[in-house]
Amino acid sequence: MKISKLVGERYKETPNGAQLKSHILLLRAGYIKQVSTGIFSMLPPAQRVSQKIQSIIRDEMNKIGGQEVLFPVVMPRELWEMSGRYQSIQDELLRFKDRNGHDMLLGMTHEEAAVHMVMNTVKSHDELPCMIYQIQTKYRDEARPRGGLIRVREFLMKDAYSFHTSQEDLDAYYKKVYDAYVRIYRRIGLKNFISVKSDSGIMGGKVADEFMLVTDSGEDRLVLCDKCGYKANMEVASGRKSPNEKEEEKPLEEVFTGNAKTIDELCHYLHITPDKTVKAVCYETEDARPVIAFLRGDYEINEKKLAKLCKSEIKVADTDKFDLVAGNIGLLNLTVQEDALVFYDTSIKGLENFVTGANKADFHVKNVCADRDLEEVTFDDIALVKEGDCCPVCGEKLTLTRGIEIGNIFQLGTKYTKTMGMKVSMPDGGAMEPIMGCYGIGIGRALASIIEEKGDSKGIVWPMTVAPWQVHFCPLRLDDENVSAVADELYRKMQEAGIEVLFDDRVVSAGVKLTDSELMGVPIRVVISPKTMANGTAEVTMRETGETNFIPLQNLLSELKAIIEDEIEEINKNI
RNA sequence: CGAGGUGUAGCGCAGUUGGUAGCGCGCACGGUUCGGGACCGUGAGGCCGUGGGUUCGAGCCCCGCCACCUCGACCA
Repeated sequence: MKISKLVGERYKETPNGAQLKSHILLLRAGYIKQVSTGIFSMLPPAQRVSQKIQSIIRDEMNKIGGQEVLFPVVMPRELWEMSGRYQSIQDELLRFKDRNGHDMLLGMTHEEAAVHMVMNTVKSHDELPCMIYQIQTKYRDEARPRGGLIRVREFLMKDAYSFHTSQEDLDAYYKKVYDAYVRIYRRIGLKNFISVKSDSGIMGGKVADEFMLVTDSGEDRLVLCDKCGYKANMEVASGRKSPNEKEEEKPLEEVFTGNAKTIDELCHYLHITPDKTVKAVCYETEDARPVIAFLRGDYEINEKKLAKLCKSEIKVADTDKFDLVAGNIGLLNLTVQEDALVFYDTSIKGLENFVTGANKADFHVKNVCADRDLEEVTFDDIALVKEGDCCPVCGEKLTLTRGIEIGNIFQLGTKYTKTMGMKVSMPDGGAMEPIMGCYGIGIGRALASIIEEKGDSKGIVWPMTVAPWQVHFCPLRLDDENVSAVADELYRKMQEAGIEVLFDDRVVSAGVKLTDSELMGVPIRVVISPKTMANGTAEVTMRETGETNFIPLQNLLSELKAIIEDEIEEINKNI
């Protein structure tokens, strides 16, 4: 490819609005162009990377027996009514009418289509297990797209669906997919990724894992133990709190605290620290029952866990609504309506001489002792893990970090086969609804994640396995006839040798060519100029390390091929 | 959906008390340069997001709408 003909341009300045490294670099280097919020076009270099990622994914899916298929983007309402999701999914599912007024939708995931494809097609246990997958556009009407390709509305995704006649069979296959995913991420050049147990949601089956790229720029919060390997999404993570110190119990005392309502204000007013206070948070359930949760002042509530205990979706409630005194809610003498749900976090257990609201305006109670003053209370784990908490498995200090979700695998169970009525006949003459697994990887997000992990201050750094081109050929002084002639010949030879080469054929200054090549991130840069030609060499620089060698021109092709092979081998050696 | 913000040339931005628009980069042409975003000259490119209003006159003031950005809520 000649860069003079390459569609797209490169920018010096950070585009307005882009914050995330991958977003900035993809825009600056001419890989993507935004069409609308969360909707992007992929320019030629991005499309080339995308296709390489896809072919690695295809290879691994085929290796575990996957059969590639293609589901439609547009589906009729009826198909999604069979699973109940036409109703249960809200605004994220984009609905519209066709010319006949028929209700249609844009696929955001394809469980229904997958079951539709195999039901009455795969009829016998003999044909299971089977796995079908596709690489195709999804549309999710995200409330808030962000971060360039990290969170978008329209995106390319590999999604796979497997069908099994027993849980054991699914378990075994699930493990195979897990291993394939690890190989995929390694092959596209990622290093700093992990899997975490995740919340399968109210709808899903029992087992779910998320693959995460560990990075500060991620939007998911992760809890890790460096010692025993405990890994969890913040939503499901538990932390062992440091035990509350034993103190001499002091008598209860009601104190005037005036306008001190928040934990900060209270601590400032009474000269205490948040870990010697207990606060209340107030929610309501779907059927409007009040939910009050108490936790130590230095902890925050884990709404997902609280919702699970309530067996209902919950939303933050106005304290007035339930006749509670905002800012002065406390553990003692709390009067609530009969159907109220009250929970106590484990951080309160054994806590002594703490301050809590007096359940009347302007007053708090001092010297409350959990063991002495609370009666028949059970403690639940409802606080978010915080810095300093310890591993629930081994007790070591936990590490809090962030991650980008780059893939997930789910055991779906029979939710879809049951609701849609798919059965296969069994050896005993009966029939059963197959047990399903589903497995997804977002292509664009994977592409952006590679940049998040490897990009540097100069630009993108592509691993050889996914690079849009293997060699960025930058002849300097193309106005010089000798350079121009040799450049044309080398370009032709590289192409003939099967090297994927981007040829900077512009007559521009060295700085322009070199900075562009660094920005675009092609792994090997080859420079020739009157200087190098004087001693018959080409300058070969590795983008990632900056390492430079001068290679005699007659060896250039074989050297380049060797470097390319070495790089690919290095990436693939651990898979 | 809640809060805040921004819309002026391909990109990044300026535009004073209201008087019909500029700068840098990029682009085109000519010339001088040439291994780290060179320089000189010439030129093209704008319905100032959009609809209304105020005014002799609106990029600027007022109202509506739209688009986009950030934080939050949401996220099979």
